[in-house]
Amino acid sequence: MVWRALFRGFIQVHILHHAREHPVYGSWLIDELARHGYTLSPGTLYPILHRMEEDGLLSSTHQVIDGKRRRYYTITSAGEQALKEARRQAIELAKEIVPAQDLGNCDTDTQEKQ
Amino acid sequence: MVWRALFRGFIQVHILHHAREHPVYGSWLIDELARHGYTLSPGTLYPILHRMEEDGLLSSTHQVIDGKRRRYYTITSAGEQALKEARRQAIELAKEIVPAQDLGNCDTDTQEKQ
DNA sequence: TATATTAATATCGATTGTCGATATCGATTT
DNA sequence: AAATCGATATCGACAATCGATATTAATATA
Repeated sequence: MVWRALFRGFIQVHILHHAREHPVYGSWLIDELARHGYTLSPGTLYPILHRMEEDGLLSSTHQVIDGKRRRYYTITSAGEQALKEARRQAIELAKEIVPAQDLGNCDTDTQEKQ
Repeated sequence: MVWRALFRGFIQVHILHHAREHPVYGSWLIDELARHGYTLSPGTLYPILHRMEEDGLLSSTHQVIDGKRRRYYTITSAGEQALKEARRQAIELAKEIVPAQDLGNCDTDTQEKQ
């Protein structure tokens, strides 16, 4: 699709969100993001994780679980900051482009027609 | 900021949104986006507009208004499709990463603590 | 009718990011 | 020790980003 480019940032926000809830690793993220409608190959995801770590948004450690060697990523405080900012912008974006009722607003007086 | 990269797609979604409401031109968009917290230079914006037109999301015409030669962009039907998809994803994203009450949800039973 | 001014748009080149395909790694099983 | 398997890393071609700078065309001024 032409509009893949629109969602590159969304992917990183999702990653930060998950990494805030619990440590995450690459191939789990691939599955999880696919569940959200973002299909991306390892060759796309791993460089993104590397850069996000390099930028100080994530930190990682090696672990062996069930005999599988994984690199678990956790959010850093800089990452939390970025996620906070992303939340602000996501609210902004959603409120601007999405009709109020689609966001779960039940104050029918303030609904806007489009 | 390190997290500029997270919002590249947001910018394009905003552009589609505005271009759906009325024809828009470059330097107006620069001001409008700045109002939303996205500062970007002409050298960043114009290539984005060119690509979006090339991709068939926008179409443009020259017009002279108040003695100013402007290129007005309008959304195409492919652009509407992309915006529709962006709405879906923006809702998804917002609902996942943002506490419900921050989106205007007044169903207090389903509020989630974080 | 030249020239200065101005808002708007376009281009440039260096850097960085994306992507699918392929390679590698290391723990476990056979 | 060879094969398997899940997971991670790398590669190279291509595309996008960015600030700085140049160009454009309409108007105002001389």
